[in-house]
Order: sequence, then structure tokens, then C-alpha cells
Amino acid sequence: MELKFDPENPVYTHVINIDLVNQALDELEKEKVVGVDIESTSLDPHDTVILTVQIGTPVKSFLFDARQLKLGEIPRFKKFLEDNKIIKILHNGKFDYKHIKQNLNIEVANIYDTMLTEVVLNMGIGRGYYSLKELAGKYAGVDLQKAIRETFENMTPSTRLNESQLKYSAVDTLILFPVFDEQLKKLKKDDLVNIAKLEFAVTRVVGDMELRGVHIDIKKWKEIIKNTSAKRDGIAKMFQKEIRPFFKSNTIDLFGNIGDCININSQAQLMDLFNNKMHLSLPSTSDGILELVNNPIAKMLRDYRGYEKLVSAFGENLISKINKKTGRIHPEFNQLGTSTGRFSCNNPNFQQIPRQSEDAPFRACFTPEPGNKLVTTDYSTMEMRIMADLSGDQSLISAFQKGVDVHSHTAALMFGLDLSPNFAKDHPQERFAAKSINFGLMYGRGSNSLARQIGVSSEKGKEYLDTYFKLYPGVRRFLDKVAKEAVKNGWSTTPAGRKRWYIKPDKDDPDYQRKIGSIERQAKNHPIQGTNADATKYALVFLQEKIKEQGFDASPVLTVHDEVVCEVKEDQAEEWAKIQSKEMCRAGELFIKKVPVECKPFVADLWEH
DNA sequence: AGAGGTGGTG
DNA sequence: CATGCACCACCTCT
Repeated sequence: MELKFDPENPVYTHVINIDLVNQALDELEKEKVVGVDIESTSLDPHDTVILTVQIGTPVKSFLFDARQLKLGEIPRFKKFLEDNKIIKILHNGKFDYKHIKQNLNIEVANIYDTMLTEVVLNMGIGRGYYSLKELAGKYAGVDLQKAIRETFENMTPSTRLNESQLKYSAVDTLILFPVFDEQLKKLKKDDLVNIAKLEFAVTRVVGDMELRGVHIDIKKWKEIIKNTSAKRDGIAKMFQKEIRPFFKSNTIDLFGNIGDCININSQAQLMDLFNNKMHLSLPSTSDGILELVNNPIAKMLRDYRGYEKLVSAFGENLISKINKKTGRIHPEFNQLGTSTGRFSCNNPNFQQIPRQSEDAPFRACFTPEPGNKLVTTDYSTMEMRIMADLSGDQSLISAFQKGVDVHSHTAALMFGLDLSPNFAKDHPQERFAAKSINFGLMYGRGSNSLARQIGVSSEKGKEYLDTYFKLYPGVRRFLDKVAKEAVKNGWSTTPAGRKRWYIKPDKDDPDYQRKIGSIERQAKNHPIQGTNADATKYALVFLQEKIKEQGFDASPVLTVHDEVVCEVKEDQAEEWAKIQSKEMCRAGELFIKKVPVECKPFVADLWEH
């Protein structure tokens, strides 16, 4: 491929006054596709100075100086970036979108993201992040000089950009074009254009979500941490006292206090205690094993761990993530953080905050700002509905059409019982068994592990599975077909077109069967989990569109796989809740046609209910 | 610094 | 021989 620019000597204009702005836009407005990038002093959009906004054609880059010009107040500039007809190529556009929105009040529209594209092209066999340097090398054979980036962090409001900084900034927009051209060919070849477009639309919603952040009731949070650590410390003390007889000598510290016998957090020291001192012969110290041991010390460890987990993973650390400027927590959502299309979340991970419990009501600490409400909506039994729809199994479909509890329905059929209104209460074990199969199958689960969970012999487990598949023959056909095709093709797909790739093992690989089995399980799960993710992502885009169209004072603040939380102005909350529910259903119905999609909103002063 | 164990979520 | 999907955080140990 021939480059249309010289990476050593790129053509650029440093745009430092309004005349140059107009000249630059005269040229840029002729383009259908431009490259966009920014340089700033910090990664935090709430505490940063934007130095330049670079916008380029394939041959030339315009470096708009954001300190010498008030770019947000130039209508023509704003209109250009918000124009839906001009494609803006960005690398990791979420970053630029957030900085530009927060600092210039401009919402970049019609994004093509080279990083997201690369992830979409390599789902399952690639990574979650690709640097522009990597893609420049891969698609254009250009070795980007990245050391200069660090020099931007030390800029003061008055320091001038030097020539190498300007060149570096210019190359960053020029290089986007060859990457874009090559990626686009691959997107078309692999039939991934639509899913890439969805991801590009989602980026703006994620940007808004991260900018807005989540409000937290710090007082309540600290109270929970205090109580929980007190309980943890009490149990730890008892634990040390109880195990002391197993140790010959006590350690005494400087002040004459008896020290701990072991580090209760150490797996190795616990194994020594349980197996060498107490002779319990445990294979591990995991909760599942400890649960089976009838021993007060094991019980104490279980209790300790329950509290320790809460304190260490969700305690002080979360307080430190409150943004100084906004007073809110701004978790990072990675929209392609998983191989199936789901989001992942970190800093902190809001998708693993414990559910509501008497002991530690963590989720109740996430509250709306005064004057607002939180509207929470989740899809109900979404993945089961997806499995019913994709498999086309008439029996499972009709269960959902009747609106009955699907696990009870399954149990009644499997065990020849009447589906009474009190079924869940009257036959908890049967329902649990049916539920285990319903969920397990979506994970490609086998009869052995199923039998273990519901506490029956492996023969019985096999029998249950056979019975299940006689009831729902379409489910078996569907799962088998998906698994077989994934092994044959090297990929699986969701109805929306999201692909997941698999690396086929060599025929002479000693682990051949195990690896094939793993691919089959992943492939059975992918269309189901992935379709749920696709629906949630469409929903987020729909919600953002409705907010803009109808002028609601609202924003999504969280998404947890099958759930969306919006923070909304109090007097608009009830009206918005209806729309939120409707739009989420509409998104689900794009893929689920044979069974109803259900989602109910909940308006509250806290997350969860 | 990275791996392994453990455990929180959907 | 075994065979449950998708994550992230914290801890200890090497």
C-alpha cells in the first residue's frame, strides 16, 4: 500500500486564529471522512487542559490550538464535529468524546473507532485493547514515535508546542486513514459492519455514562464498612484463639500480647492447619469444601471470609475513587471487555458490587443526587427467553407465551407434577433441579456436574438430562448445531451478527478432545449471552436518542449485563421510567420475536430494590 | 511482576 | 482422565 503522507514530514497547519479556522473548515467541509484526535494534559476529562484538536484529511492535518482559541464557542467548528454526515475516524474515541464534551461542550457524532473495530474483528482470539502504534504497524507499515506523547503532560498554560509535538499530532490523524481503509475491507469480508456500527453508537453512550458517574452516600457506606470490619475482626480473634492449641509456642509481641498463630488469609498456612494439625484432609480451603466440613473452626473461617471479602474488595478502596472535581465515582466501562460482547467494568467494578443484604446493603449506598431519582430496569429471564427463541422449541416458547414461571413449568413437566400456583413453595427441590438444567445448558453443562449440584448420582443426572431433552427437543437440536458449526467454521455468531472466533486445536494435540469440548461449550453460550449483550447495547443507544429527542434531564449511569440504571430529574422520573422500559423492550424485540420480552422499571432513591 | 486461589456479579 | 459461560479485585507466594 502507498502512503499518502510522509510520516517524517507530515503536511499540517497549526490553526491559531479565527481566519485559519475558517480556512481549515473550508477544506475539511469538503470531506466525507476525516481523522480526529486530541492532545491533552491529563487522562481525567474533569481535570484536564485540551491542547489541540487535530482534524485531518488523508493528506493534511489541521491542528486547532485549543488554548489560543475557544473552540467550543465557534459554531462552525462545533457544527462540523457534531455533523452526522461526516465520518470521524478516531482511535479509542471514547476518550476524545469525553474530553471534548466535558471541556468544549461538543458531542462528536458519527464516530468510526479503529480500536473498537480491531477488537470486533478479533473477538475471542485477540485482546481487549490495541494501541494505534500497533495498528499503524500492522496495516500501514509505519512505526509511530510515541515517546513525544509524554511531553504533553508537562505542558503549562503558556508553553508553546514545539515542532516535533506538532508533527507527532499531525501524524496521529493521517495514520488513521490507511488503518480505516484496511479494516473496512475486513469488516465487510467478515460481515461485521453492522456490529461495528452498533459499537460506535454505544461509545457515545458509554462516554456520557462515564462522564456522569454515580453518586454515593459516603456516610452510609462508611458505616457499613465500619460494622463489617468490626464483625470480621471479632471472628478473626476467635479463630486465632481456637486454633492456638494446635501450635506449640505462642508468639509474643513487644507489648506482651499474644500474636496470631497463622495468617488467616494465607491459603498455604490454612492447608497446613487443616491437614497437618487437624487431619481433615481437605483438597482446598474453598467455601464449597468448608461447607461440607462439620467443624467450628471451618465455620469461623467461612464467616470471616464473608466479611473480609466485603471489606477488602468493596471497602475503603471505593472511597478513594471518588472524583475530587465531581464528588462522584466514575467507573470505567469497557464495551468490548468480553469475548461474547458484554461490557466489563473496572475502577471500580460496579458489576460485582454485592446484591442487597441485611448485613451489608452496599447497593443502597448508590443514590441519586438530591432532586433526582434512579430508574432501574432489567430484562427478566432474558437468556432463557433468548434460548427459547433461537432454538424455536415449541414447548419452551409456549411456556413463555403463557407467562408462567419457566423453572416451575419445566419441573412440573419433568417430574409429572401439577403446575399449581404454589409450585415453587411446594416443590422447591424439583424446581431447583429444573432451574439448574435450564441455566446449565446455556453454559454447555454436562450431566456429571449437573448431578453434583443437585445432589443425585451421575446416572440420575443423565436421566434428568434425557427427560429434559425429550420435553424440549428443539433446545438439544439448537445447542448441538451451534456447537458443531463453531468447530467446523471456527466461529459462532449472534443473530445481530456478532462473531466469536475459535482457534482449532491440531489433530495430534494431546488435549484435542478437551479443547474441542471447550469450544463447544463456549459456542453454545455465545449466541445466548451475546444476544443479551446486543439487546442491552441497542437499548442504551435508543435511550440516549430518546433523552435527546424529548429533552429529558436524564442520563444512563450504570449497566450490568441485563440491566440499565438512569439518573433522572425527580419530576420527570415516572414519565421517563415508562420510556426506559419501552425502549429496552423494543431493543430486545429486535432479536426475540417468538416470546414476549419483559422489563419493568423501578423508580427509587437507591440502586436496587 | 505474574500466577494461583478465592469469591463477588450476571 | 475430566468435562459450567462471562468477567474483575484482593490476597499470598514465588
